Amino acid sequence: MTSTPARRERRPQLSAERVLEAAVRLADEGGLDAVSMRRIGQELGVEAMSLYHHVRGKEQLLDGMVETVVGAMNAEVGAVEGPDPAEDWRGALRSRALAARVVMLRHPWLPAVLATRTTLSPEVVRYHDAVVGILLGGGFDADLTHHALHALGSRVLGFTQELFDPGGSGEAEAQSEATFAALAAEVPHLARMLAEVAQTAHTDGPDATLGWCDDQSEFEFGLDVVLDGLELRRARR
Amino acid sequence: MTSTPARRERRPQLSAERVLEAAVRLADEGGLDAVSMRRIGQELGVEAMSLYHHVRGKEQLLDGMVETVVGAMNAEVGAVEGPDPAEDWRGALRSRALAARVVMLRHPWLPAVLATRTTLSPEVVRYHDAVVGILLGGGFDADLTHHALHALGSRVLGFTQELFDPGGSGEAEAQSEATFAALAAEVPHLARMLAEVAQTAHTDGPDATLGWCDDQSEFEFGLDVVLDGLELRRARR
DNA sequence: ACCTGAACACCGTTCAAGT
DNA sequence: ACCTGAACACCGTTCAAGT
Repeated sequence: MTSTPARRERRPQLSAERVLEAAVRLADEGGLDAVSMRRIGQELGVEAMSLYHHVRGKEQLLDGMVETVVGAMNAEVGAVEGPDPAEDWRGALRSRALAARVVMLRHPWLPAVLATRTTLSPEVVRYHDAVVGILLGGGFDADLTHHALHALGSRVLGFTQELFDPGGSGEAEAQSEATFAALAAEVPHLARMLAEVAQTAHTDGPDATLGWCDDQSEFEFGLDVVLDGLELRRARR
Repeated sequence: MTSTPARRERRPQLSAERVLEAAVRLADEGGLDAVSMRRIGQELGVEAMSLYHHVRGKEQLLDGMVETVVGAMNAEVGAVEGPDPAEDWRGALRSRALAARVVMLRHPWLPAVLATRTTLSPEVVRYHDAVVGILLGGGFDADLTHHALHALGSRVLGFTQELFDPGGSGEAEAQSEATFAALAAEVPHLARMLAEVAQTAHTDGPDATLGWCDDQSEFEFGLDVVLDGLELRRARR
């Protein structure tokens, strides 16, 4: 009945998109370390070496993963109906960054990969084109728009480099608590801050020390700080 | 004459510090890819497996590299005489971030490594203790200080995630120019911005497209934007 | 206590060979 | 044109053995 090989029935056919999809899925599920040529091949029912017909190598694969994810950002963020930049550039940019963040949160490996890229991502350029459109439309001149792009940095893509984040692992969180406890006497200002914050907030119990930060609201706070600083400069011109 | 083995004369003796020093040196010179247990061993005239007596493994080695570099930051930044926080918290924080940046620029791999850390770095905690001291001393309450820490993010350590940066390699820069040129028609806002910026600035010649950004002044601009936004909130309380 | 050598289980990548 | 198998030059790490 089936004269075609079984494999060709199950596996539609290899392509760059399918390779990148598999790589992104592996990274989402198992972190960046789970992304190897051999494992991607395995995932697709194919020998690792077959991938090289669709992707130049590991570095280009990582570039492609960024393209895939930021491409998704462009699609989803573009569909969000924000305010008219001419009336409310701040709101337009804010809703954009928050929408991008939703996509980013599905791919927590993105910041780390972006930090190692040396090539320019076309999708990131496209993303910034829309940002520039909002700024120019909102009354920024070209020069200030350019500076604003730098000042926003990765924030406009929905994330910032976290310095205190155990990354969701309970083990790492426990380690963080332990090292902080050992250091507490040495860092009086920080200890005082933490004590007072825990008191003020209705934080109950052991969460009061380190892992208690609400990432989403801290992200929004930081974004608003930058937006305020930019508005100050726009109004001054 | 020498009854002691030649190796022991040349090589003082292995220790965690010497291993980390060698790792940092390798990363500074050849990038993160140059850091392997085997190459560090080679650098120290020792078998790779000897390193495991002083360092738990690769992850702990990377943690240690962060400690080494941020430790140097703490030392150098602590020596800088900034303004009194009570009189000028902004200036105190600004000079701190700029001094940290000088150290960071010697170790361009730092942002990428920090992006992959899940453990809490004691030296980073110490660094932030001083930052908290400045903020509290400058009239921030504990809650706002906490938010400010998040808003500043890696900026207070002297860097931000760059999205457009070819990382100094001429090859990558050429690639970036090429992809941007191919995209130019597709990104009208960005193209317009670049054209006007090039015109305004006294930028001469081909530098006018992408690689022309002054990283240092863009960093300072972004830092000042955040500091302004924070001052706004401090004054409001 | 510290260092070594061989070995194991992985990598990314090349290349000649298959269909 | 696309996929494969074997091979190469690397990884990080374990472990038993040396001194």
